[in-house]
Amino acid sequence: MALGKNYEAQDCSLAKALELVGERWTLLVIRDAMYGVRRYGDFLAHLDIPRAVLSQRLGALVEAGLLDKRRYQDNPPREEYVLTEVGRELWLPVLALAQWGERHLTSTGARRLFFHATCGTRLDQAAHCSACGVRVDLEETEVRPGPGLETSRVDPVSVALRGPHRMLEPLP
Amino acid sequence: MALGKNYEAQDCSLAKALELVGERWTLLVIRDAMYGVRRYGDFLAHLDIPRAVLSQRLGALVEAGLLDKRRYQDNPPREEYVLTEVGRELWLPVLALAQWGERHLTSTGARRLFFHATCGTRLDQAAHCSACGVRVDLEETEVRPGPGLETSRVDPVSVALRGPHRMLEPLP
DNA sequence: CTAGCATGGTTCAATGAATGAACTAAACTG
DNA sequence: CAGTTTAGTTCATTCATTGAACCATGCTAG
Repeated sequence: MALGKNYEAQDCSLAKALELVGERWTLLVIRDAMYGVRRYGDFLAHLDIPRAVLSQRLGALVEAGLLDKRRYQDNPPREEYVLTEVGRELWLPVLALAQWGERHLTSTGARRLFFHATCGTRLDQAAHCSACGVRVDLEETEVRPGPGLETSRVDPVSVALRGPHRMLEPLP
Repeated sequence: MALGKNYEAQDCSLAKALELVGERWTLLVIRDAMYGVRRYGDFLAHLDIPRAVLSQRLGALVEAGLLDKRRYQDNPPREEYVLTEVGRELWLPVLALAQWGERHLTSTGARRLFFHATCGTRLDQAAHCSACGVRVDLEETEVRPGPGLETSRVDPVSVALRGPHRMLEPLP
């Protein structure tokens, strides 16, 4: 896309959000960043995304303020991409959409389960913890593999996610 | 898109959902259906979408079981598109994404506000009614224009949405 | 010192999807 | 019978995505 070209006529906040986050691949990049993926090469291997597209998307997300690009070592100089607060707030829509997919598009059982890290209760589609009675944000969430998860992928990120993992913790 | 081509390797329910709902325009079609838009011509005028794309998207959504295409009169024969239960369940992700856009991408104040129809309380980003303590589905929701709404659009759907409106009630 | 490698990109030709304008078709309406 | 309403399809142009190849930097092993 890169357009608003047509979307911008919509005067609708959903359309505005989709201009940014509705492009092909973008939401999957954000999902990976939520898991804790930070490096170009890890996004590349885990997503199977063309390099040119990944570069464009990372750049757009940085410019929009959803990702922060920062140097994590100097020799050799290396940059990593981490979610900003604005990006982390996409957690609710991302989770809700993933759970919808789980409910309606999956025959094999859930691939990943999300838990309130501090109490171990499973989250519902609105990231609500029924035990604590609160909405749980990304920082407090733990992913665990579910019964429907395949084990065919061998990239480091997929392998790391075969065990439980606190969201946002660096991966792999 | 039309692909899973690459997404399908992801073994991720978010990717599955995006195969269906992540194509350009698709989520805006669903948003309109949630408002109560049902006829081809109304989608067309409200979205400013190319006819070929609208036809393709409506067809894909019907085939995926998110929309139901049904005859609403016989002479002349006319069809309308209405959300199925599966489609209506996208309410939470759609609302959450729209509210995120409202919070971070809008300078002028909210364009539309969503209320629990039975008690009049404003919904939060997780469709939660703080007065009743429940998550409110689409059927129980009312939209009202917010202070940031522009009044430049003159298509019938936009005009109808300048007043309060129960979601899913036929529009215009 | 130099060959190779790891990382993070850019470039480019080919493919495929979106766009917008024009056209079709069925059934009513005046 | 001419025109209108509704719901599409067709098609040439434009634009984005893809995948492969290439580039650059700075380390590391021999």
